[in-house]
Amino acid sequence: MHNGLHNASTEPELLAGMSASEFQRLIDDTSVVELPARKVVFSEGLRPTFLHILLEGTVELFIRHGRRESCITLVQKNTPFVLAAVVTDAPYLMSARTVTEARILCIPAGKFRSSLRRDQGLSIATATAISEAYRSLVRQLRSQRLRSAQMRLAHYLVGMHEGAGGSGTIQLQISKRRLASLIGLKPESLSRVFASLSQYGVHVSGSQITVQDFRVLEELSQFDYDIDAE
Amino acid sequence: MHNGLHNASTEPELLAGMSASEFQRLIDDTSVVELPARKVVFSEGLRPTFLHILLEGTVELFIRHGRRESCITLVQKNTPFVLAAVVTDAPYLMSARTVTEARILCIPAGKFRSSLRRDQGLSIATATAISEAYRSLVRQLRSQRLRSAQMRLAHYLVGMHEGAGGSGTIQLQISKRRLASLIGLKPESLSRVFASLSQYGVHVSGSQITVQDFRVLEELSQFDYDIDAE
DNA sequence: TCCCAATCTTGATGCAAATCAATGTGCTTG
DNA sequence: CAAGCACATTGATTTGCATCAAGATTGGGA
Repeated sequence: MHNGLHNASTEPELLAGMSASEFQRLIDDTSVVELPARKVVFSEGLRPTFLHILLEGTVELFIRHGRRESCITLVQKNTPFVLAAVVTDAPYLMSARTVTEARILCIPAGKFRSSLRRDQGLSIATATAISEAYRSLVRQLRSQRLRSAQMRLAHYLVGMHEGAGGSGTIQLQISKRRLASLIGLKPESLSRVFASLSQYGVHVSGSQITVQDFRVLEELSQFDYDIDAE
Repeated sequence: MHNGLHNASTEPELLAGMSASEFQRLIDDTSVVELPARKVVFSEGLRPTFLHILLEGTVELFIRHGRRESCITLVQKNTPFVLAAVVTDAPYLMSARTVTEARILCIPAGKFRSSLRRDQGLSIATATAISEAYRSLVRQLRSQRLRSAQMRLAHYLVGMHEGAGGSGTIQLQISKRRLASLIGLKPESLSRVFASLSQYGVHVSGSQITVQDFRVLEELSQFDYDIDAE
């Protein structure tokens, strides 16, 4: 197994349940690309030619409409994106772009769909992966529809913090500009919302956010661990 | 095959690709329930006990947060809902409620997951079905983030209309109250947005909407057939 | 058939976030 | 080191939609 996909422990979960032979067949045709930051991987409206799996770095999925655009999600390491378009062989509804330098595994879309038909482990892993992506979108839509900007930011901060309650410091992993877009705001508005959170014990210093008591933010955003966690 | 699931042509696509034996095993444990209108089928936060497939009638999926709620989608006939929660065995993120009287197929969730592991046809159909649901959500989020209320309504009307351009009449299948919720508005706002569309040749009479020229609405909503169609 | 309740519409007002504009800050790069 | 540039903050203003309130219309049940 070449291509840098050599460590089983860091292997994409999607491919982990495949039979050895089918895995071999699939991996033989895949390649790894290294992309610089801010490089578009694919654009909405086009049919997928590859299934992409992020190996290293950060990729964002975003939607564009005229000159407006909005970030939908940041792709996790070892996660495929966007499976749904590849499975249904339908035009992408989102675009993808690297945020940092990134290494991306590219599996020919047709080959992937063939494997899907032959390999039980793969098709289950695929169903599971899309399910998780689906649930993440439902959470986004819930936040967008039912929460104010202040609540959305509070919610994001709580989600960043491992474990409930207490105080702590968060290091933003993305620019505020992108964070604004991710939670459906303009940068100016994010700035103001951060300011408005100071009365709730949130202090901002660059990309360092210190929170006096996360319970306050949980309450503010009406964070629900059954629904919002994970 | 009892339970009213007797006509292959109207059979849920999800189960169509299953092997006969596995299908039998699964169907033996399923039941069909008949529910009156406005009956909650399941609530967010709870673990799924059944996979539900709508056979007849209308069901809406919605999210609630305190006393605010918002309709996410209306379930189509012969469509499963909400697959993602059943596949991952994780708490529902949405609630479901009948809009009209409805007949719903209920497959025990654990049984379904077992079949998923054994039946290739089922797991592929599942991946495909969730993919479609995923794509529908992306469209929702796109509309919510990037379009104004007026554009969202225009977009909805264009989507209702089969084929591009021309004039025509649309019969709303749902109450305006629900339509408002579906496109992320309050009823009062929907009413005003409808009024504002009169200058673009949209005339409203109860649940009857006549449109002089759909091309005008396509332009207004920046409808994109690659992305928005289907 | 009539009435009650839910839905829908219209008007007046409020508020949250976008927009426009100016300035400040930190990074990169010559 | 300075110049340049993207990012970030702050202020003033506008806008879009929600909210509150009051009728009008519709539809379903006794």
